[in-house]
Amino acid sequence: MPLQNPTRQAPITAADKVFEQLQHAIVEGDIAAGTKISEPELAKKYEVSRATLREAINRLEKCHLVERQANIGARIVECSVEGLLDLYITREALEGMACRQAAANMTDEEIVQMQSMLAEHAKAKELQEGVAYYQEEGDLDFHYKVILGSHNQQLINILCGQLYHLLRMYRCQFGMNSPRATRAFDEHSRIIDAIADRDGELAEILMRRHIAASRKNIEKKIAQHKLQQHNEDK
Amino acid sequence: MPLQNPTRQAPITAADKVFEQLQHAIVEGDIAAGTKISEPELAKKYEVSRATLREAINRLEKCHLVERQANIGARIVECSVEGLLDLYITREALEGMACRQAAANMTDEEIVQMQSMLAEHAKAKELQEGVAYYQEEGDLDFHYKVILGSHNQQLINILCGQLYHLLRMYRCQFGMNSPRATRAFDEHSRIIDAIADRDGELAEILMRRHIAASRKNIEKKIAQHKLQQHNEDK
DNA sequence: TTTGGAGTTATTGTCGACAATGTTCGTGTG
DNA sequence: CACACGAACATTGTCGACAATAACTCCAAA
Repeated sequence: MPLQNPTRQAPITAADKVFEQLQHAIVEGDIAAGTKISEPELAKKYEVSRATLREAINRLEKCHLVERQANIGARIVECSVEGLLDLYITREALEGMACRQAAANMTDEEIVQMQSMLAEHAKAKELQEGVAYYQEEGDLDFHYKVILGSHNQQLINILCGQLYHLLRMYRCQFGMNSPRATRAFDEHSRIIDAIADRDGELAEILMRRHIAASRKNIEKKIAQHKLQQHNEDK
Repeated sequence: MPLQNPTRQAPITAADKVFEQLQHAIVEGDIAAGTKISEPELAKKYEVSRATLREAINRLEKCHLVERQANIGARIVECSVEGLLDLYITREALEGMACRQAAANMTDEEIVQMQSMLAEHAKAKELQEGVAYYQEEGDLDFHYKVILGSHNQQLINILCGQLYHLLRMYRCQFGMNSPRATRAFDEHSRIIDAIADRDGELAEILMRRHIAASRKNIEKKIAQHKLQQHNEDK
């Protein structure tokens, strides 16, 4: 079962439901990146009026999954390497600060809960299939908890409400199942320690290094990929 | 004349125009914070249909100036002290990173342009009325330039597209004309020096301290205000 | 007096149709 | 043959009306 965004609210209106379906389809790549959205076509497909569909598109725009131009229409965002790196840099700044705030603002209960969550993940990791699991759910789960722990509504809105959908999209489209699972787990562990110690400065530094390490890992892969392509061309 | 958001695009549709008018009215406080938006009423006032008005409301929601609840409606956001501090903390993280990126990515031309801008401000500051000027336009002008200089679309979108409208709203509503003008000017000056030196690490630190100083100044004022109220009550 | 519920009113959500703008295709002219 | 212009088509923007939901009022019963 897929991990739900903790800030997500139950779908109430028809527009809510169409939004969720479209969001899923875009993130998973069922609708190709860069595709132009045809309002009449999609309205027919989901059996709603254009007004309802447009409402759904507006929400997609809010989480940066589509871009609209006046009198022209909406397109699914393109997944570029630059876009991915921009995203990671932004995350580094925001989650670093969220982590610092979490160290200051999380309740003791929240910290205990997060520690037990990590212990669960550790157990799951022992199992062979657990490694794969940790990459997907466990990682998001951890980051969500830290962000919510900041108790800063701005940070929560931007990270959980907007950027994380985009991040999931990139992860799907670029097939990112990095071999950083074990190392990432250790890093998570140390971050929690820093939060438990109420050491905001260290917590921020560790979170930034954690995300920066992911980014550099991606950059390395891209470089290798390009090199490989270059050799093939010869 | 008010400084325009550099990422703003010319209004094309009727919804664009209504959005800009509403945005201005909300930021300036012509529509009180916390007010519930009545779609029929505003549609009548701006002489557009409800569909057009709803489109405008959606954009206001994108820059966090209103909040919507399904089947209930939209309200202008409340300006709370916590909200203001959350905003400054988020800015500290984002603009700090933007500043680091600016040091790495700004072109030499952009840097020269920014330096000359500051020189202009310095001249204006000499004049008596210039001090007031620098608080409003000059400050925003500087921060915009740094953000754009990051060449990071995510940072630009979030800061210029979303947070800065909220910031202007808080500044208007709380009547923030702090006496930090001269000091802020010096801080800006040093930040530009760091960028010109291509010293990203220092640039980030200085920008964070610059914003943190504003935040602490606000916190101090709030504390004084509370103390004063407390004494009055006695 | 207060509380609970039924009926009324107002507001939001959704719909189909029309107007305005963009796009495409074909034709004519240089 | 290339280019420009114009007509036909498709898409988006806007509108007014209806359906669904929430808010309010008023009355009755505890």
